[in-house]
Amino acid sequence: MYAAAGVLSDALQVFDEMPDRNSVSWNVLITGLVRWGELEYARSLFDEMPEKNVVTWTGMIDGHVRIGRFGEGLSLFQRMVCCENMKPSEITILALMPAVSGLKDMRVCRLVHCYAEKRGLIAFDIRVANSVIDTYAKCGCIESASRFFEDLMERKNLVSWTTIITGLAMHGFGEEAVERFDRMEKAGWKPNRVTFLSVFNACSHGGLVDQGLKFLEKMVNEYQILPDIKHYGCLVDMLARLGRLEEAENLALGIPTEIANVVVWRTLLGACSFHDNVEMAERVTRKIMEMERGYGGDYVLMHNIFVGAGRFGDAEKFRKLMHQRNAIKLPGQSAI
DNA sequence: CTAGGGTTAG
Repeated sequence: MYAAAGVLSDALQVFDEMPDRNSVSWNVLITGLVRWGELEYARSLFDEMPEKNVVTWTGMIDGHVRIGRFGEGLSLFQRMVCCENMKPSEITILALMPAVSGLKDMRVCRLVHCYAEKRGLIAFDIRVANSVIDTYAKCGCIESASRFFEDLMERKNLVSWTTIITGLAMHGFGEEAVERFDRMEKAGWKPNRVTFLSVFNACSHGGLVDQGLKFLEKMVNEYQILPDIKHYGCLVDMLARLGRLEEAENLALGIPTEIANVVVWRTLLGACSFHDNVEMAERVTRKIMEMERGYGGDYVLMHNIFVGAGRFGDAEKFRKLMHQRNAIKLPGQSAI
């Protein structure tokens, strides 16, 4: 179908000339429009559509949620359930949950959770259960996330374990996250690269540096997973934020050039600033400038580091360099 | 592929 291929005008023309349009043709067109960012157009077709079904409503919710219009996504869900007497599917819940996370509203989270429970969708699809764990955590209630997670008992899968570890990491509960990881392995699950990223993040936020390094070894040696850039980023951050700057720098230097990015070095620069290591900051900034010269924040940071060290001449050099290169200043950054 | 999305650094 043209809508899937993204040929919008062709899709619309075919649709106009169709003698036997059914709900599927409407939905194909509407979801195609949503996918291509034509939400307003999709909405007008949606309003025009005679017999909307669950897929139609789900597609509209998804379209709004994807572009961050969380409140509208939620009201569509309310309208669907309360006014139209539709029965949302597991996919509807999955589409809605990022909106609940975005709104960070525990009451809404609990409401949607109860609704999904009552409709049997949590028992029916583990993905719904996993999105409930994630949403409780993102709404700020790690206790509810954890309780719900434990109540899943034997239904937990690798994504459930990974999701709760991610949530615990977000909330700074490093030890608890590590404990889940151990229990997960004992239960016979093989962690994947996402699980390791979550546990690295937990170690980073929880200050568990040596645990984190052990997990790195485990990932590479026991599970034969090569670290990707996100793993490196987490681990560099973990070492750097506790002031183990040399180890962080060495790890960053060991990143294969094909996957290296400026973000890792920027993290390290932030830590150099925090821990007042001017020499390393200069080296790191040189690295950053090899990769990207147009980001104003780097110049501002290096300027401030030099000022903090009393090297006003060098600070001034960076201020000038930033203006020369027309590097972009971001809102909230002091103009130097 | 054919109307659909569970977890992913700073």
